[in-house]
Amino acid sequence: MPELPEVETVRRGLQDRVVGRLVEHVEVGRDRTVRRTSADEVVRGLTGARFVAAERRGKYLICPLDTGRAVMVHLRMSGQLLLAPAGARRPPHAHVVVHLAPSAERAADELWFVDPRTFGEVVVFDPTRPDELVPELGRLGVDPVADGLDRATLRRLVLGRRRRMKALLLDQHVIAGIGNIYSDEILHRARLRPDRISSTLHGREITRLHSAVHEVLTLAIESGGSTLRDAQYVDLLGASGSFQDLHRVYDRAGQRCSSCQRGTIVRESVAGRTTYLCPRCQR
DNA sequence: AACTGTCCCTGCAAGC
DNA sequence: TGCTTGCAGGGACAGT
Repeated sequence: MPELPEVETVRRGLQDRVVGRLVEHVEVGRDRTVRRTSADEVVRGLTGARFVAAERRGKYLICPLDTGRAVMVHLRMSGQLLLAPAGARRPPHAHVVVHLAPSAERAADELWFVDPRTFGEVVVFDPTRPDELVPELGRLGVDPVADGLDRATLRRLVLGRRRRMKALLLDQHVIAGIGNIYSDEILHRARLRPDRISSTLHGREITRLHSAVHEVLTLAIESGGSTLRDAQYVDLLGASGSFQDLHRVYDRAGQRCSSCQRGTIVRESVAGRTTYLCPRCQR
């Protein structure tokens, strides 16, 4: 599932390959993907526009256009953005196809929004009035990578609430970008139980949590994200990530804990999500 | 305030 | 082996 590191990897691909390019025309094959407005709005909003930047807030991709509007893409569960040469054979579920004009450096390409489970969205909106179409952008919490997240801020966010740590990390209104995989990896590295109540953390535990957030997200971005068997996350050019090889708990039930070397990773449900942890070293 | 459950949708896997 | 059923998951939302 795309979380901050995967979305950031896609963003970097867009920055390298799509920013600066002109949209010739757009096809929308599935209305559900553009449900927040309409196929017409997305086609009209993108056609003839040039991408001027590729930004990210939490799991949201935002690309400002030279028309003054911007396109927001959320991959949700199974969304992918893929760049392919014009005319390439499309995979199933390519719900939006953006045709990019050839430029001095590049031949004509197509940008595909592929999404089997159709939870993902594409919206063209006015970035000076985000509340009109994408009000959730204004409610996002701090992005640990784009904004930075220092220890004092994290301490305030954690101690100011009485919530299970897993629920807190997953709450996009508190910290933006962490999902089910990275919350488990972060809590394991921080040696904190997912059901630990946030307001009970001690100073040293806050320090460990702070380090773990940055270590996990930084390493995951450097690894190009996590590609799992089912979700098949790949970057803009179709390359898999490799952070799954560095997962210490996620999808490793029954395995020996690589940190303490003594516990066994278990799978349970916390905050309504499948959760992996080492009951021995997470306290 | 924080929790649980529901919905959306599809592909995969477990179970018969 | 072949079918059916259930589950997973991000995020909004309703209800407790």
